Amino acid sequence: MTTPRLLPLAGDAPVERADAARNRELLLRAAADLVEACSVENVTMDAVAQRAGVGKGTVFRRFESREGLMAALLDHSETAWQASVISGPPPLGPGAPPRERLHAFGHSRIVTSLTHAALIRAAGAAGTRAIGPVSFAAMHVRFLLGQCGLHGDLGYLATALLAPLEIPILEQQLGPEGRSLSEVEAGWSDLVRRIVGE
Amino acid sequence: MTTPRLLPLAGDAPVERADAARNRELLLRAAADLVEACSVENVTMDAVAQRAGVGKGTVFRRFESREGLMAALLDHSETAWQASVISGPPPLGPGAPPRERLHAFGHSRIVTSLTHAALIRAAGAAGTRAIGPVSFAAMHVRFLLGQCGLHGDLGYLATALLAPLEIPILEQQLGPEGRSLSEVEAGWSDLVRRIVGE
DNA sequence: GGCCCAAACGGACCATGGTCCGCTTCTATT
DNA sequence: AATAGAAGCGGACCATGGTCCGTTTGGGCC
Repeated sequence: MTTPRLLPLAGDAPVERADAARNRELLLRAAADLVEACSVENVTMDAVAQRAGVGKGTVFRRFESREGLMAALLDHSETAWQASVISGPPPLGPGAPPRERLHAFGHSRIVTSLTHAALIRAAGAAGTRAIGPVSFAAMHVRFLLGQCGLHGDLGYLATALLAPLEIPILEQQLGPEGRSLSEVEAGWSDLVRRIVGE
Repeated sequence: MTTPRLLPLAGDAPVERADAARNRELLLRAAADLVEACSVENVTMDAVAQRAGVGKGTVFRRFESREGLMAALLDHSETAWQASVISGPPPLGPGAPPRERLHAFGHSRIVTSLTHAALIRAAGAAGTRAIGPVSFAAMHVRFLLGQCGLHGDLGYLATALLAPLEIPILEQQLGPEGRSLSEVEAGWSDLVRRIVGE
């Protein structure tokens, strides 16, 4: 028993038809299963469609592209992570002093990024999107920098702090450069200290 | 009249056969022409092969992949840029104080990256390669940071300074974030100032 | 010069991401 | 319940990156 909105507000996304919504779920489920079974890079769009029991065209209508599908998969864990940043226990969540939250943020970000590295890579540019011009992470770091009493172009500083946490750079450091995870974490914390002072 | 080396040194790359070398040049030339004519993203491997008058297999044997071919194209301009950093006029080249060189380096890097943005993107991971574990840019920044009298993990700091100059980040700043080129340059210089002091 | 074989070649072939369009199904409306 | 038309669907089709293998060629050696 659905309650269709009687006065659809102008500008909101057109309501998704029931079968479309069902297929979206079917596809996400199928994709998640396949990703778990084989690795991300071995999952083909045809396979996802077949497993979900829909046509290939449907996959692309719902998710635009392979990257879009992967980004949608990523969304689940990303949302959970955002929740723990916004309202989880300190020092990652609110309650700790901003400097401490910043360090916790970086370490947490490194770990979750590496955990989902393959998916993030597969999501490509579609993974870097957020509603509005800035990502959640940039917004949060910018906020924390403000709380630390910094002045200047905090938006740029936030981007600069986030940049070395991107997957390609983390992987270069952990791979060819031969750094350990704790060295990378220490390096980032050092960077933060040099920028926010103390 | 070639002078074949009589005692091939162990460990150096096997000498390239004459026809292979000729085809490499042909292919690079063809690829460069096509990139100039249509944009990078419209250049197909078949087209390059056809234009060079060789088979498709040859293209892949010489350059491994599309990314490899693009990386090879990039190599020319990249080498020229490296030369101007190593031995060009100051403040980019040697002769200016290290802080000044660092700022010049960043600005120059931003401009050349944006100039070749499409090619860099098309070169993908193959573009980030260098001989040995670190890139030329990282090595140079690390060197300048040392000259500025900094202590600590200079390798990490160099990476952190380079990261916000990567193409995806520059494009996000100039695109969705709506910053101007000079704002980005100013933001980076500010970052440098906060890190090296002064 | 002639021989030999490793290296290089070419283009048919394959896998996969992405598009297209005629057919089906949902749902708002009466 | 019947209707209409918009939204969704499926799978044949296309483009392109990448592989494979039978054939050709360069060049060191006698």
